[in-house]
Amino acid sequence: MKPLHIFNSLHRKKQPFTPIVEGKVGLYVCGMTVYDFCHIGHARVMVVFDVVARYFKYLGYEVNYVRNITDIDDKIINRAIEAGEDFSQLTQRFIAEMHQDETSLNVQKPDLEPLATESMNDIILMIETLIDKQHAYLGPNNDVYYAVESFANYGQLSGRKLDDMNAGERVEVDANKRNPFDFVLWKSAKAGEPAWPSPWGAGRPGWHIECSAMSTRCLGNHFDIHGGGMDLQFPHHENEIAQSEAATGECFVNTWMHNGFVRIDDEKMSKSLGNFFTVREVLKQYRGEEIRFFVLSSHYRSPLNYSDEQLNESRAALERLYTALRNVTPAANPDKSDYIQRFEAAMNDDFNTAKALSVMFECANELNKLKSTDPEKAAKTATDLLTMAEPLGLLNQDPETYLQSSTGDDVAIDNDVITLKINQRLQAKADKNWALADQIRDELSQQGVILEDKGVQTTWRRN
RNA sequence: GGCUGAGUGGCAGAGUGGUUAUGCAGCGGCCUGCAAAGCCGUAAACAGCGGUUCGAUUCCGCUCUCAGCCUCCA
Repeated sequence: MKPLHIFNSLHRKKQPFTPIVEGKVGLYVCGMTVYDFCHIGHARVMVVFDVVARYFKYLGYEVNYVRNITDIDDKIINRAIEAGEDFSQLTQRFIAEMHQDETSLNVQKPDLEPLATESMNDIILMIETLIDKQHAYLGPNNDVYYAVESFANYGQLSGRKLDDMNAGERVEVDANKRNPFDFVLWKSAKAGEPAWPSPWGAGRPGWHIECSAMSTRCLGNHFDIHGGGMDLQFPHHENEIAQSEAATGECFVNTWMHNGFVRIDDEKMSKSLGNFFTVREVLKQYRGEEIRFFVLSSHYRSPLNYSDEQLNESRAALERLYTALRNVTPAANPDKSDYIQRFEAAMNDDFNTAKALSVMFECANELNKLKSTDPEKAAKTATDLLTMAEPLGLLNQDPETYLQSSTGDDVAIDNDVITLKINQRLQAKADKNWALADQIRDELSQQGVILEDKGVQTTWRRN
């Protein structure tokens, strides 16, 4: 079978993955700026790279997954002023909210979650190095800037040349900079702003330097994979490369991975456009696992169109998989089945989760058949299905529990009431009072409860 | 202006130089008191125009359309 291939944004093609250290992988992902609730776009990053980390573990790698938290920047400061609270109270609150969303989405914790505010020493050291090496300078306004012209390879990741770009396309050119594309490494504080001491006076780090400093501290000068949303490719990741490679003189990252956007009505979901849904909002209507399935139903580099219809399809799809797993006790399967092999082939092809899921559906189809014809083989096939689901972070609940769980935070009919109604209906059925039996079933159906008769027994699920 | 990526059946979404994706929805059956779930069968697609080829949805070129980036952004 072909080994794992990953699309490397740096070279715009799929390449076989070769770890720097045999059997280990260092993965750094740009995380959230914590001044608000996570939206579905953030959820996509969380889920996609959670699957990347899980699949590496599945392949037997020792994974060191680092995802930073940006807990100081202009937006945080502004939001804290609006809310009339200390910026660190604000960020702590939204860090907790983010962790809650991750739990809802069955996203495993990264191994390390460094904070910008706890990385000041590393940041300042790196800026000093950059100044010493003439890659950075102190502007007339006392801000420290990175000099993009000092780095020969500037533009390699985003595939653009300094001359080709339109300076001031959206933002006015800053006269303190020598080149309009120079970017801030250290920003001096205005009165009342949160600030840390530095050789250039009290201030705070620019956005890009924190990731260079934190990734280097956690994973070394040169590591395997760096990921994030497509929109970070330029300037954020371009600038990280410039900073890190200029400071250390070493290659920074081997493989760059960028996930596509979530869209609404064919338009990028973003805070600035205001067309975003928070994870919290969607959880009012859908299960966390349904959101997760939705994210994985298309390839991570493709756009993902958000709509209720899509979420409803994810619901139906998960229902099918969990239904297949009902009434089977999985048993160890020592053989690597054809399904597992095709699943791995799909995942090895740049984490093709959409194709991997299609293999799971074929497996579920066979499982449904085997349940009545060959229980022993069914038990093994169930294990196959669960084996594939694990690196995707799916199907980790008991099937019956999942199918009967409420489909959102909204108030739903109580389990005890359902049981009561079912018993009433069983009596009606025994009396051959079909009209009453159907009426009860219809009533429950209107409240999202589906009944399924199996001989003298009735099972139920919510949808 | 520069640079990316994409256009697949009713919807979503993989993939491939010649043979079933998969899920949902549809149609016909089996099962069921009737349903639901499940199973079996079935139909339907590759933006347009050229080119390469015995053969292209798949490779190449052009056109059209859409999306993204060009210092807020996942």
